Amino acid sequence: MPFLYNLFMKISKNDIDIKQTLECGQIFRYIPIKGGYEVYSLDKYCTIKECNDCYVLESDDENYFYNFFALNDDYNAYLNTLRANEKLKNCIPSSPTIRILKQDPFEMIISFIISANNNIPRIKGIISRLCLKLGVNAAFPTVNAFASQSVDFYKSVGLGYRAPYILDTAKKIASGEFDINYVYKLSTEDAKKYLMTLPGVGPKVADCILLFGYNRFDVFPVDTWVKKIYLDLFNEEVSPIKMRENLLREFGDLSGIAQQYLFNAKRNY
DNA sequence: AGCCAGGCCCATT
DNA sequence: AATGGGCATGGC
Repeated sequence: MPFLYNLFMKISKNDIDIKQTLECGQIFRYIPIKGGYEVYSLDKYCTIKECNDCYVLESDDENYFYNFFALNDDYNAYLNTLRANEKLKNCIPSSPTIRILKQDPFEMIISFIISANNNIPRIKGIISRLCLKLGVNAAFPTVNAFASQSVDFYKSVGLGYRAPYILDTAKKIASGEFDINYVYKLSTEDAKKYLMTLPGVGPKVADCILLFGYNRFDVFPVDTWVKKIYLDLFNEEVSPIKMRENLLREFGDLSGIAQQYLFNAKRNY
């Protein structure tokens, strides 16, 4: 067991609420521990614990997690803009609480294919088993590790009818037929269409991948929770497609952030 | 026991 | 373009 010099970093509680940021459904690889959380991303790991007026972040790659938690971004500016919106004013706090994490695109593609018509505790369990069985030191598995499995393997970890989606998507990426980096070059609209060529990726999952994996805020994932929220906000019954159009028009380039605050407010009542 | 979950695919219209 | 049924699994 090599000895590691633990580095640590203090983060102000005014800049982020770790509990809300981790528990709002954008990440599935975190574990509550005494006084904080363990957080995993790709092959990296940190602990983040609460102290009196701050959090203490410990990792062997603290710079990765400083960026991961989006602490370089000016969320006060985002919140000021959103706070001016009538429909949001009750959901926007006085200082940044939730931040959109900067996660890995491939990890998001796999994770949100799994998320479809599924519940969060079970999603976390499936992803955890995949990391334990396919990942090096329980890291998030590589594309090739995913692509070299069988449908039956994926069924054995609980993926059900999503098993072929995961395998076929991994194969498309591993073969180069789908280029994860090409997404960066596309407009959000074109990127969404491109992502939807992957098996198991529909409109909602594509929006989540763009929001959490590519940091595109001009998306609005419409899921079962948003469908409940929408009626409260607009007081009209429309199709999910119309919902997304209207929500994007309402919240513009900050839709993804608005969605996350709304999602969080609704789930916590 | 039965409903539901951060929906997608596919067949019909 | 838009709708509707079917779907594996297990948390609650």
